[in-house]
Amino acid sequence: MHRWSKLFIPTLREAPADAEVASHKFLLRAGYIRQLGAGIYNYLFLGQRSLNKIIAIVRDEMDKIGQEFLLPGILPKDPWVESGRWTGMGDNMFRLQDRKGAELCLGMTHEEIMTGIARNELRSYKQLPQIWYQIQTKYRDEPRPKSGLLRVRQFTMKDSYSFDLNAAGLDTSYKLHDQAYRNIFTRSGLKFVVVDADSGAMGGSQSQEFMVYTDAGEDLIVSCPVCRYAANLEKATSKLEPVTEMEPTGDGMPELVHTPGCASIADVAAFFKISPASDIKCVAYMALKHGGPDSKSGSKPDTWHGVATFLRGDHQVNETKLLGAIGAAELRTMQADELEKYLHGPAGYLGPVGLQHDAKPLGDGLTVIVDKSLEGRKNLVCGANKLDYHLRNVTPGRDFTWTLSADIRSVNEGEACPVDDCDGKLVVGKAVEVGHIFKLGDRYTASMGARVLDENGKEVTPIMGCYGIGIERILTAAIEQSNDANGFWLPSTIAPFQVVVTVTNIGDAALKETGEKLAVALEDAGIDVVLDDRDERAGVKFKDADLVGIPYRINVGKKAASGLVELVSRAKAQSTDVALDAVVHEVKARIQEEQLLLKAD
RNA sequence: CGGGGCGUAGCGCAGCCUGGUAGCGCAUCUGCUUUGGGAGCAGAGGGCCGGGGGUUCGAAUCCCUCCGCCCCGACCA
Repeated sequence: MHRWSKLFIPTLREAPADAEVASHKFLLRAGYIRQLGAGIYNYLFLGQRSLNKIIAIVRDEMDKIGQEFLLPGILPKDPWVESGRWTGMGDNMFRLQDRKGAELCLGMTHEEIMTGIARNELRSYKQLPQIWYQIQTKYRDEPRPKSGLLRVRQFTMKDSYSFDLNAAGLDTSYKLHDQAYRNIFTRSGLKFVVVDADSGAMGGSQSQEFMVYTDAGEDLIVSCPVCRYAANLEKATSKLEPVTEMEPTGDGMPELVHTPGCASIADVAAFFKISPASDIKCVAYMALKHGGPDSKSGSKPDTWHGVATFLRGDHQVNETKLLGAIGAAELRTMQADELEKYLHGPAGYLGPVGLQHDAKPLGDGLTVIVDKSLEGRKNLVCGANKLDYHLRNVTPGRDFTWTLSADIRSVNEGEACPVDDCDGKLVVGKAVEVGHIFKLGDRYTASMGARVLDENGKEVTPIMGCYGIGIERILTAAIEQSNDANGFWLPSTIAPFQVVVTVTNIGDAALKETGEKLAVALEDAGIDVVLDDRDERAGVKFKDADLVGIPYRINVGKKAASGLVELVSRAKAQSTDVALDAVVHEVKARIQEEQLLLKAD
């Protein structure tokens, strides 16, 4: 029996000043966590208890489709060199040396290690498929930890890895995870959406994220209120309204126009009396390409390449899409001297006409990427690569060419849903990512040389999927979606306790005994209960109960003498009088009803 | 990494500009009263004022430096 008077539940009346988002404030105030450093937290009793419940759900569902492993958190350098990620992970990887000077890192993910096991142990197609998972601490040196447990440098992750003989097998493993994840998040009481996600620059054919809408989230989700379309902004597309073509002037060929001081899209649009959609915007980058693995030095040196992107003036470059289109690892914008070198012009007056460009992305010269939305347009305006001059009557394809044409822009709210026959208008919302499933392909099995014999005795490379769930983010998202001024309430499946029995006046021996007996009865009924037996005023105990996320409270107070107690649903802030001998049954019914509702969604 | 802010008791803050050896509220401990929504009264404990260096007779306060934490940005020239 858990007695509050003996527990360490350090609740705070006020939140520390540096907590911004609701979940951060309440996790601190409710005594779930305490901060140790930037993005590093101590989990106290209530926090750990809730996380353990989440982990139990995850384990229960994962055991239905896979096998639990536990890999080390501290990892040697070699596997990372083999996969090319020793350099590829950059500064996000915590690195250290042992006493001999050998290099090690703290695990931020385990594709290399799992693939290493597969390579060493799997020999035959008969051993496939395999799904291996673990629930383990991950370390990532985030550039900017923030928002309490939402973006941290140490966290708990369920990560799993599937190995299959072929694409059909991978599809099965992927679907198994999809269903397991839906079960996990449903049982955890989250209102989530599944969205199409970017599958990354390197390999990967399909990817979905499990998202919970909240303003505290860092991801932007595009969705259609009419059909079921939903995608991460990094991946989302839309149907564009056709732009009315501009009439050519003069002979219809590019014409140099003096545009003094018109360095922004708005200036140019005003000068030519056109919409920004008819101006060509240029955003120029230096793109980092990883050298890849090298048997001698560990990895070949990284290289920087000039990339110029052109798109409609009213559109935004989507760097994730751009990275994928050109196969680069990182981007930074060009400096003035680089603009001069690659585009021979100053910022504000850059354009595509007359540029020499590479035939393939990331060559020795300049890579020119044009957004799809410019194809087929005519008589546009663009910079002339000359201070205070622009060109008009510019027609893509006729007046300039490119290395690659691709979708490199972010959709805007209000654009038309990309689904055929759907006329919905897209909306954009903030969300937090709680899970991600990903068809990896042979990215790791190939580079690390994992092979099995197929039924014809031929060597083949197994293909992989990888799948992650952020354990703490389930807790965080649950708090974000259910809180008010007084605190938060968790689904009874993941709450540290399902019920708190509050004895309003512990000095009253009869009340105390009633509370004790009730708590025992609840426990016997399989309900996770804590007895608030503190010698505090009733108000203090009520406030704490409202704060700490326990979904049900039973007040044992004045009416107990006449055989009644109060049953309070925290979510509904609703109190009902129930006969003492019926309350166990009633609580149980409510908890069961809650689970049924979750499953029904 | 760039910009901004902050660091004084467990938490929230004042004091700093204009140097004189630290204060308020909450919390904690003791006693009495109180006991259904963060009680009242009385008393008590708790601080190398983030670290180091400097200026000064004297530094929480001024200067230098380091560290830590928070927020914004790190795509539209």
